[in-house]
Amino acid sequence: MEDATGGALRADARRNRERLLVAAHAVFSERGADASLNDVAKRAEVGIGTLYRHFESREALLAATCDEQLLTLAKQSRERSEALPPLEALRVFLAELVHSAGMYKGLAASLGIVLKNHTKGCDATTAEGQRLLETAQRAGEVRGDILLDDVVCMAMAISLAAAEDGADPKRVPRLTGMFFDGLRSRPEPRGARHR
Amino acid sequence: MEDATGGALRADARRNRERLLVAAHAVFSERGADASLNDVAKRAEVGIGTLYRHFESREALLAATCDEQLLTLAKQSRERSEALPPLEALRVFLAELVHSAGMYKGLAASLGIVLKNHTKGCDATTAEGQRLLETAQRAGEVRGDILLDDVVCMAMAISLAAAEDGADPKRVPRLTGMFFDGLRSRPEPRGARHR
DNA sequence: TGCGAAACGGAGGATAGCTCCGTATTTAAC
DNA sequence: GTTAAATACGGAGCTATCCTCCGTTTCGCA
Repeated sequence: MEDATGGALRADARRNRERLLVAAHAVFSERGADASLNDVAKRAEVGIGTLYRHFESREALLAATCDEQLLTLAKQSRERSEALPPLEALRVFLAELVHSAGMYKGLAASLGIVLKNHTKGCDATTAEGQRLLETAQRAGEVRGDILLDDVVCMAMAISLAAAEDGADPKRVPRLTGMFFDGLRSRPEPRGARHR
Repeated sequence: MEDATGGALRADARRNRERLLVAAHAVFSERGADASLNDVAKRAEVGIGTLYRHFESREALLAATCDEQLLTLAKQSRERSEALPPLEALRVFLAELVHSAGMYKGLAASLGIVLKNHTKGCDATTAEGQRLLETAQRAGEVRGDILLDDVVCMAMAISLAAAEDGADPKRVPRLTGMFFDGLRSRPEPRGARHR
């Protein structure tokens, strides 16, 4: 895991941490989530040792880099959801999660891991997702057997599928919509077999 | 791509190719699809150069290793589907595809690539999937806007999600069922009618 | 200003991927 | 059976990346 953001870091340490996060975002955006960490360090004009002191693994760096984005996602979702019906709120949340997972090519494969890091953004996002899901389930709009982890996995998976080279750009909305239909409580389609 | 299976290989070459495929299956099963290719060569008691001569990339080796399995999948599906309604045939096909993708840990992430290699098994599987999908669509059971690639992607994605450490073992059937519900033609949104 | 703690940098060991080419084996012609 | 060309083999070694370790530098407090 990475250093606590609010910790009592020395001024140079805090500056370097900031530079690393900026560089990581740039490099991951350009070259994907499996880019060389040496490149990240170079871009930040910092030694590789410094990178590893601040972020003990690629996952930790990824998690920290995504953290702010996730915080924003959670916050916006909370605000928006007040004015939306439960199902719709969940739908938008799912769409944004898919989008987030596609932020860096290859991120999706590690997003599950990322979301298990207990940084602020991750916790906020999972809490918000949980809330939306439960609300929609209590309203009878979504199947009761679904777990938040399922939703996260599928968001990640759809994003991953979309990242394939030469993929149809319509694929993401198509798959997202399809998955979403599957989430919904079915009006007891008789003869439809159970899963 | 790998050597043509039926080609006029020298006897020693054919023997080594066989050994490599056996070793690859063993190593990938034990250590996942990103296992060291050096290990595969060692297990086959063959030089690493020989491995690369026969299979120019990890994907080619994976594709060849999966090929037979895919051939079987396609053949069984074709036989089975004669006795099943279109939707059910497609459902079983999807389930088996998910299962195949989970054959080696981490394979799912490359299965899309694997299925684009034009080996016999891959071609057979995509042809069969296409046939099942079109049949179900013509019967009005499945949304018309779905492409086979979507189905393949989701199968791969579900398998990937399931491979996560500590995942709920019920997740695969749950997600598969959900996705499948999403595939189906909807009988006029919610509550309207049922079938 | 001086000193201890904190942080820095990057050399270099470890590991994996992949290429290259000298050597060995096979095959077919004679 | 001999021989020569074609084919295939093996693995050393080059490259690239990851990550650790430790001598050096910077910071900040007194």
